[in-house]
Amino acid sequence: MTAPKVRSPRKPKGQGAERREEILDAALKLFSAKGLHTVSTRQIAEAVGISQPALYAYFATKDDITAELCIRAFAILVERMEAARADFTPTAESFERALRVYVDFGLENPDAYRVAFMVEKGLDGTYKERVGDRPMMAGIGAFQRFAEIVGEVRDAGLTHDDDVQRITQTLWAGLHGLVSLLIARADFPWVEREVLIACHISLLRRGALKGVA
Amino acid sequence: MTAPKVRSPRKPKGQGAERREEILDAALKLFSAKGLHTVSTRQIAEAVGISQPALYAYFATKDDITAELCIRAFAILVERMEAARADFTPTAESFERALRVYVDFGLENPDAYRVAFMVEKGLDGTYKERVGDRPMMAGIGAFQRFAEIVGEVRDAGLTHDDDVQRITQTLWAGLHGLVSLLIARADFPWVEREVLIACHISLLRRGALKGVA
DNA sequence: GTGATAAGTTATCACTGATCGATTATTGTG
DNA sequence: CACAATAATCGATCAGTGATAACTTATCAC
Repeated sequence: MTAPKVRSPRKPKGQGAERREEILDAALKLFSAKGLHTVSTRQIAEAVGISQPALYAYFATKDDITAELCIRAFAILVERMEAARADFTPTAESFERALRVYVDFGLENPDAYRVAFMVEKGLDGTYKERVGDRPMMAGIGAFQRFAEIVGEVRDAGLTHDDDVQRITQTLWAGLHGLVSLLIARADFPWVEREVLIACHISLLRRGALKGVA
Repeated sequence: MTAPKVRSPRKPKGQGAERREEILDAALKLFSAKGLHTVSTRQIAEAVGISQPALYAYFATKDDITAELCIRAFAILVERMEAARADFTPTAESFERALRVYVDFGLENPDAYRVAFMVEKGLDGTYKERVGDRPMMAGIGAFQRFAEIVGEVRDAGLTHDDDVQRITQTLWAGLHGLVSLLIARADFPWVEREVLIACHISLLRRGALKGVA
């Protein structure tokens, strides 16, 4: 009953990067299935078909693996945000669609989202020292795209508040609250998810924009 | 330079509960100073002045310690919520004050808040199996008090939405977003904190209540 | 005093992330 | 084809983690 320990064949000389991708793939699958903390480096290595120390040829620490996954996911969010901005018009409907992009991304990439915004940092900055703030910077990149959209509705005179940073941070917090709770507390007796999301987004819209009841 | 290892004198026979309190006190301090994951059971034991296995006479697992801390903190929130409800009148001002109670509690008890709402659960329900959902139930207790307040403004005909559960969950998510981000990402270039909180709360109020601009 | 037992100990386990030094396998070059 | 260079990888091992088992010691009621 001992594990078969199927070893993946050694990579040709220049193809270490390929192994790196395999590690990221395996890690993402395991994290998604079992959660970040419960997955060990040995489990990841076995899934890839290499020894556990071999991981450290490609990543300095375990946290670096999660950080990399997170950065990649946020690159996708930035893309989506830019797409949302491309066909954005300063209307309530378009604004709600933009908010929805954020929510959908979070729910489709729960693990990346966790790493970027929900992983404990340690009050002494331990986490920061370990992985740097690259994952968060990636998240902020998306945040800035979002701020640009908010800027447009502000310039159109639709917002209650004039300060773009202020509105954006507030809206972001509002969106993050929903996403993070739906991820972290999936078994809470939530109202039907689609309804809740729609409800939440229109509440945020009403709170931020004036005129439209 | 080796640790002095000051041992606390053995407790008299019936006074084990007292040691339990000492453990909770020490754990709370350490968690607050260094973060949950970076504090080991050995560190807690040394702070108390007992051996590490002695902890297990009072708590079945490390998670049980954090869970207990969390439950106690939420008992305080319930108290505050009930106080807020006691002198609650269905007005915009009173409503905003109630929202503020939640935010203040979260920021004053960041560690309890983390344990209850931000700690990873493991997608297979691992966390639930370990500590039960008692901490979350404690949080929900507070949530229900909050729902009662929302019910009052609904009954006064002040809300856009009629469904109390729906509004409450939405508002809760909105509040949680701000609190959790301020806790987990304290070094983000936030707008001045007091301003942000005021802004956020009035956005939520505008989104939930009608009439008051 | 004498058991009973609460309170606490030491030793140890399986597991974690991480490091070291040695060992392959593949490669471009002579 | 042989060979040195080196990328890729492994086995052994380390300190630290949460947790358990078996044992000791202080305190209590009688």
